[in-house]
Amino acid sequence: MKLTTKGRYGLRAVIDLAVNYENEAVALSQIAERQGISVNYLEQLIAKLKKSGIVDSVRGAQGGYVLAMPPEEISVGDILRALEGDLNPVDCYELNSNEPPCSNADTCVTKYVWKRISDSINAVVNEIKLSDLVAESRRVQAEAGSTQVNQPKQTC
Amino acid sequence: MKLTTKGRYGLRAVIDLAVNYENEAVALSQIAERQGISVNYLEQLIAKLKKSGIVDSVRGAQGGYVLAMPPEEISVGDILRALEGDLNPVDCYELNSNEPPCSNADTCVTKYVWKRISDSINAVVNEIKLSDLVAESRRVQAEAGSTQVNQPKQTC
DNA sequence: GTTAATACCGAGTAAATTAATAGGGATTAA
DNA sequence: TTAATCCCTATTAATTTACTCGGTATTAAC
Repeated sequence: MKLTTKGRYGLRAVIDLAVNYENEAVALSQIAERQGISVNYLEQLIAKLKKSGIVDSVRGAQGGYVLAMPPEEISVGDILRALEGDLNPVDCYELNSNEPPCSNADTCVTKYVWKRISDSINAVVNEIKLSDLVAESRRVQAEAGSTQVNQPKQTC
Repeated sequence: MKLTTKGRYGLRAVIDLAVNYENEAVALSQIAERQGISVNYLEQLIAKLKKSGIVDSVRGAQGGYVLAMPPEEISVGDILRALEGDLNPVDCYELNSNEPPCSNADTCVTKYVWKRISDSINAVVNEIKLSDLVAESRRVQAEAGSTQVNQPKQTC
């Protein structure tokens, strides 16, 4: 019941992009350095974000990535689903009709549990907008002030 | 962001135990057969449930397992945490102080996201009691009636 | 028009985790 | 005494994760 590094790194990358965006595209190498993630791996994550329409790319020298929408229109749910796939606790036809129907559907009672978990997760992440995290980031950065050291390695 | 078979099989096993409990211990072999899970694997799951005080065992011939408490006192959260470990979306000191503190904690903004997801998952599963699922199981079994076939293999 | 900086793409791989299987020991009702 | 059961640990196959690697395409700057 854990997110993978795709979701964790990818969300940090999008926040980084939003915070450091100033009319110009941000190169992946910059995000990678600030966040302590390899460029190659980050490429794979940002490809998913682009495919989902969350970021746009600018090719060529001085290129990079920009948000495809204002941060208040992007939810954490959009970002995490782009990176992780659906946020359901199980692969179940009742939650996602792409899954094969379950032979046991008639008498299955656990599906109600999975549905409620899925609904609650998605409700929470849909409610949190990227703009909320950007604002929070600016706040904590200001508080941390000049005493901060650069320690990009982190556990969460 | 998926539960493992431990959580899925284990929850089904506990529901089976509760539904089929009638003053006598239920042998693992019976649960295994009804649920289409191997006895050996089920042993590992039930060991976790016993360790967490959710079931008690009766050793020897005619032995088996019984719920350690009435079904209304056991939540799905208790069961899933016994089987899966914590239900947090990431390993983060802010959610579980057994984790190592994060070098980045001062300026981390994603931790608020993880906290809200964790809280919502745990709230939902703590609210659903085993007795609710037993009642639901009896209802759907009655509806399915005699037309049901035995198809223990299932995807969720 | 060359160069350097960038995005884009797919294949491969090592490590970790999951999902079992296997086999023997301990306990107890019949 | 036996058979049914729980109990415990080790091993293994399959899958997934978390990358790395090496190349191609595009474009701004010079």
